[in-house]
Formats: sequence, structure tokens, C-alpha cells
Amino acid sequence: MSRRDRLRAQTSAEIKAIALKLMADGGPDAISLRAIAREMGMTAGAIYSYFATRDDLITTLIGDVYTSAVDAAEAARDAVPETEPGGRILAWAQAMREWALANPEGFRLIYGDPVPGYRPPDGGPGSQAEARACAGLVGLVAAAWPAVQARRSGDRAYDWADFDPDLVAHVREDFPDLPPAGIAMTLRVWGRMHGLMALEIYGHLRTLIHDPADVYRDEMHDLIASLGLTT
Amino acid sequence: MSRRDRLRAQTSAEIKAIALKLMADGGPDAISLRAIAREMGMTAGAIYSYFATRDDLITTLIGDVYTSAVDAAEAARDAVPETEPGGRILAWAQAMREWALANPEGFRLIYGDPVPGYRPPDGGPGSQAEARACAGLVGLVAAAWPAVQARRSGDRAYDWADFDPDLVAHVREDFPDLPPAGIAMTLRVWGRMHGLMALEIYGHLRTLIHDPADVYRDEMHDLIASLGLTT
DNA sequence: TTGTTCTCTGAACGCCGTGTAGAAAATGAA
DNA sequence: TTCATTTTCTACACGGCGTTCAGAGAACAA
Repeated sequence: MSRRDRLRAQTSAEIKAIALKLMADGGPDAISLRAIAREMGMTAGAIYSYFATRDDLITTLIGDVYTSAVDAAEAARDAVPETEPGGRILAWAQAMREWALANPEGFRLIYGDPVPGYRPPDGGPGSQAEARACAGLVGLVAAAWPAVQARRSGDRAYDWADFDPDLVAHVREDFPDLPPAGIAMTLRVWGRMHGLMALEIYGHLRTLIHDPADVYRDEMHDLIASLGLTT
Repeated sequence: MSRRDRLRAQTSAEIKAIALKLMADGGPDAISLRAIAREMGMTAGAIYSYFATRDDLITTLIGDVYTSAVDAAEAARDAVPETEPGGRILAWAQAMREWALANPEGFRLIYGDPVPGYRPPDGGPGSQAEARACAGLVGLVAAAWPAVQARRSGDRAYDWADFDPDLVAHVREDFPDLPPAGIAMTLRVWGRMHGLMALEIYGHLRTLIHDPADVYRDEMHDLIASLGLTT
């Protein structure tokens, strides 16, 4: 790695760091090439030596931010022994919510419209982080599957063909005992964790309840119970 | 209502209609005063005779769009007899999802970051429509409350003081038998309906599952069952 | 040293929201 | 009808944005 490469990596990291700072201060909309360049004592055009377009920069940021969120969730999950699948789910859920509250703009970046006009590319670093998050959730559901199976009833019969082939391949390799319905259940779990979190971050609960933490905790306990687990 | 007032109302309606069309075509970001004026054969400044600022227009649009969503949900709910509280919940949920799929940009407008830099005012028409939606959900939960109460356990003890005074006043007037925990349960129901919908609209399920409809239906059936109801 | 590659500037283009000054039109009273 | 008032709209300006492009200058490899 030559000196030039080092400088390049350093500048690239500085661009991303300033972008994150701007986002933390003024929301995702505050990420503008001109503002970043201003902060760095450069002109906006110079950034095009590092990122082909603004959306490229956003895509990279989404990957970084998403990765940090999943890191936090995985760490919290792994702090609970595997013998407590319910506790691991709760830990994951709470870690995600706490991360979201600490990084609301990051949450918007990942799960909302990141920035005016941005459209996520297929297979970007954001997708990779999302795949990691999805894999983590599948693992949590797989660990609970024996309990889940005992109470499931009335759900639609799912087939591997209902899901993305890549996802199916990973799941069947890592969790050979999990049937297609396990993926469907994973998506439901994800949705259930996401719902109250999204409403809270986007301010829809703020005017209704003083502290949504208890409601979220109750909901997660009910989720775990509905999977046939205990905490 | 004078001729001038009529013309004014008509122009105002045209501005909103064009804004909605632009939004449907190119997403919420496509709503720009200049684009609207261009479409109307006017200059951007003229719009300031009708809306003090762009955010004012957005606020009005949010109110309209939210109202149309709640109208759809209420109509679907009322098509199911009151003797089937579970069916009414399902109808509401399905109507909401179908509305969201038919108006994804509207969903983003209501539940996401509507437009760069926009911050919702307190007590705007959006809040009113949200209050209607909230009231509808409280009603659904209140109708199910006897069944819910029989299965609830382990939840935190809630107090009226935990919630917004206005909301509490309305609830206690309309549903005198509903305890504070009923509001908490309503928020949980809302979150549960919202989660998968938000993930789907923002494209996070698209790459994982071909048709999220079944997963959403299963989740809503489980929600209804968890309230002690049947469908 | 020379030739190449990379980085950055500065200016330009066309978008945007927002103001302001003044023209033009509609209105209501005399 | 005439005139003053109110409302609506244009024209222009300001600063912001992403993006492109020619060219200056520095860093590199030979």
C-alpha cells in the first residue's frame, strides 16, 4: 500500500466521518457534498475523486451504519447463553431499539428514505449488512423452532420457492432443520421488532405516550411467549 | 362564498392535485413548488398566495393523504359486523396494507421523512388524521378488551399519566371501560400492523420473499389470536 | 528528467425554496 | 362608470444543491 493509497483511504474515511457527523447534527438531508467539502476545506468537485456520485457515498454510509447496528445486536445476543433462546431474542430486540434511539438518523438512513432521490442499488454494502441482520434473526428463530413448531397452526403452507434463492441457500446450509415456514416466521419477528421502533423513531408515538420503552418490552415479551419461549 | 373565494379554492385544490400527481410519479421529493407551477403555467412565487411555505403545502397534503387512508380503513372495518371484533381488526389491517401498496408514496409521506427538511407542526391536519386512526384502533381494541383481559399477564402496570392527556380524555369518554393498559395494547397493535407494512413499502422484503401478503396475513391472524379473538 | 496518473480548483449548468417589487386583474363602494 | 383596495401573479435576485469539465499542480514510476 503506497503512500498515495494511504492518503486516499484517509481522505475517504474523513469524507465518511464528516458525512456521519453532518447527519447526526442535521439529519440525513444535511449530507451534501458541498457541506462536506466546506468542512474539509475543499471544493465539492474534489469528492468525485473518491465517490462517483452522491448516491455512492450514501450507499457506503448505509453499509457502515447498518453494520454498526448489527454489530451491536449480535454483541447483545451473544452476551446471553444459547440455552436461553428467549433471552437472546429479547437482547437482540432491546439492543436494536437502543441503537435506534442513540442513532435515530442512522435508523432513518437504513429503513427510511435516506436522502432525497436516493434509490438503493442491488447488492450494495447495505444489502450485505441487511443479510447479516436477517441471518441473525433466522438463527434466533431457528433456535426457537422446536418450541414454535409445537404451537403453530393455521399458517399458510410455505415453500422454499416463495423466498429468495440466495437466502434459502444460506438458511438450508446453516439451519438444515428449519423448514420454509421458519423464514416466514423470521420475517414476522423482524416486522414485529420493527413496527414500534419505526413509529417511535419517526415521532408517531411521542405525542401519545411519554415513554414507549415499556410498551416495546411488553410487545417483545409477548413475541417471545408467542414463539413458545420464556424469558 | 364569493367568486373570488371559489376561484381561490379551485386553484388551491389544483395545486394539491398536481402535487399528489408529482408525488405519485416521482416520489415525495418530486414535490417542488417550481414543478407544480410549471405544470400550472405559473411561476413558483404565485403559490405563496395559497400556501405560506412549501412545508405548509406538505402539511396539508399529509392531512389529505392520511385522511384517505383512514377513510379506507374505517370503511373496511364497518363492512364487518360489530359482532366479529377479530374480523374487524383483520379488515382494518388488510385495508391499510392495500392502501399502502396502492399509495406507497403516500405511505412514505405519512410515516417516513416526507420531504427534505420537513418537520411536522403540532396539531396540524396530519395530527388530526392520526388521531382518527388512533381512535379507530382504540375502538378495535376496546371491542376486544374482555377477551384480551382474560389472557393478559406479565405486562407492566400502566397509568393514565403515562399517556397524552388529550388521548386519555377521548378514550375515557368513548370507552369508559377501557383501562390504561388498553391504550398500551392499542399502540402494540398499531406497531404490529405497521412493522411488516413499513418493511415492505420501503423495499426490505422485496429481495427476500416474492409475496409478503401471506406473511402479513399470518401475522395479523396471530395478532387477533393473541388478543383472544377468532376470525 | 520525463511522462503519466491522481487530486483538486474554479467556473459553469440547471435544479431548488424563498423573498421582494411591482404589474395586472378582480372586487366593492361612490 | 369610476376609483381605490385587495388579491394574484410575474420578474428577478439570493443562496443552496449535485454534477460536469478544463486545466493547474502534485505525486509517482521509468
